[in-house]
Amino acid sequence: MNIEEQLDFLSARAVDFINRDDLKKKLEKAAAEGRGLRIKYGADPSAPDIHLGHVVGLNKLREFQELGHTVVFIIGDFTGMIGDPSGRSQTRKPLTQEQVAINAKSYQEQIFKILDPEKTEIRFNSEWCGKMKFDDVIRLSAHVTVAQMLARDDFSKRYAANQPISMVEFLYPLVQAYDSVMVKADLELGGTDQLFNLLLGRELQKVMGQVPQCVMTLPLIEGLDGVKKMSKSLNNYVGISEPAREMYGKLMSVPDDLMWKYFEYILCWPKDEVQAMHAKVVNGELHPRAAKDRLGQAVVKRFIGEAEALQASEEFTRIFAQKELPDEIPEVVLPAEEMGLLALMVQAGLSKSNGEARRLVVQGAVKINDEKVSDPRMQIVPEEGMIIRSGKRGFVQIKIG
RNA sequence: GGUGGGGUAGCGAAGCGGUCAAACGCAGCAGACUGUAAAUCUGCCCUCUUAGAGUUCGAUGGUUCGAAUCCAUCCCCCACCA
Repeated sequence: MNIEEQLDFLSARAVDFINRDDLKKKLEKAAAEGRGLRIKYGADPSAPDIHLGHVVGLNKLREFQELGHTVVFIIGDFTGMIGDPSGRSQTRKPLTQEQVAINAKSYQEQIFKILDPEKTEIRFNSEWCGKMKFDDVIRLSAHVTVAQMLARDDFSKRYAANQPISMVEFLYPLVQAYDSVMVKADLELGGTDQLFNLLLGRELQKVMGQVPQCVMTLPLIEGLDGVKKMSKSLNNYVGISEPAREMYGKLMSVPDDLMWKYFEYILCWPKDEVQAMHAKVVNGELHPRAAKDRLGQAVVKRFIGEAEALQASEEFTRIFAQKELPDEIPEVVLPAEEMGLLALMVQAGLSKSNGEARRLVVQGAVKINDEKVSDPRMQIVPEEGMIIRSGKRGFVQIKIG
C-alpha cells in the first residue's frame, strides 16, 4: 500500500478525522525511522463486558496494527477508582483496586479476540496519575479555561439548562488529555462522543511541547432497541463473550434498518457490498430475515466459531419458528413432592416471584410437557424429565433428587 | 453566607388529608399477529394467599378515626445570588 492508500484504508468508516495531512506526515516520518505509530485508545475500567459497540473501535485499531502500528490501550483505572458523579445518565460507582484488576484481566482476554497482542501495549493511567501531587494537578488545569470546557456540547447544554456539572467532570477530560501526553500518542481513537476529549489531548500535547496527536472518531452504534447507543447500562448490547445462541438471538432481534450498520461497522464489510445486499432486500430479492441470519452467523463465527454459528442459527429456527425445544435444557433438581405450580416455577428459576409466575400462567405462557396450563392453583408432583416452558425463552427440565 | 426548588415504585413524572399500591409515559414481561424484526392490538407489571391481606411514597417522631399528602426534627440533592 502506498501512503495515500494507507490513509484511505485507515480513515475508512471514520466520522471525524483530524487530519489527513498531519497523519500523512506522521506516517512518512515513522516509515523513514522504521517504526510504527502509537495509537491510543482509552477504556473505562468499570465495564468489563466488551460488546459490539466497542468492536467498532477495536476493528479500527486492528487495522492500524495490520499496518504495523502499536495500539496503546489505556485502562483508566485511576479515574475509575475515583468514580464519576456525572449525574445525568447514572452514577458510576468507584471501583476498588481488586475490581479494577479483575476487570482489566477480563478486558485483555476479550480485546485479544480482535487485537494483536504482539502490537498492543496495555497501560494503566494510575501509573502516572497516581504519582501526581496536588500542585501538579493545579498546574495542569491552568492550561485549560472554563470557556474551553463549556465548548463541549454536553457541558454547554447542561449549563444552559441549569443542570449540574461537577468539577470532576471538568477534570476528567484533562486527565484523558494528559494520558495522551504521557504515552506520546500519535493518534487517538474514540467514539464520536469523545471528540472533545480527544481534541483536548491535542491541545495539551501542544502545550507540553509534543507534536499533537491526530484524532479519529468512529460512530456509536445503536443497540438492540435500535434507538439508544449500545451500552451495558441500557442493557441493549451484545457481548462478544456471550454464548453463541445468545449472541445470535440478540442479533436477530435487532431492527432491520440497523443491520446494515452492523454489517459495515462490526463486520467491516465493504460499503458497496452492504449496499448491494440492502438493495436486494428492498426489491424483495432477499428476505430480511435471511440477511439478518447472515449477520447473526457471521458475528458468531467471528467471535466463537463457524460450527457454533450454524448451530445457533438452526436452533433458533427450531425454537422460534417451529416452536420446538432447544437441544439443551437447563436441569433443576427438585424433590418428588406435590407443590403448587407457582412455587415450582419460582424454585425452577422461571420467575422471580409468585406474582410473576401467576401472571405468566394466567396469560397462557406456561406449558408443562408441551401442554398449556392455565390454573395458577394447580398442584404438581414433579416427575423426572418433566419439561416446563415459560414464554418463548424459559425452559427447565426437572430432575428428581 | 443568602434565596428559591427538590427527594414518590427500574427510570421519568403526577398526586398534595380519605375514592392511593398510588394517574401517566418509558423500560420490562406475556398473549395475538409475524421473520422471536419493526409497527399494531390485548393483558400484566411491590409482596403474599382466591374474592382478600401485608409492607411502600428520603429518615425519625408527631397531629388525626384516617397521611405520599399537615407539623417537627434530621439526612441528602439541585439551581441562582454572594
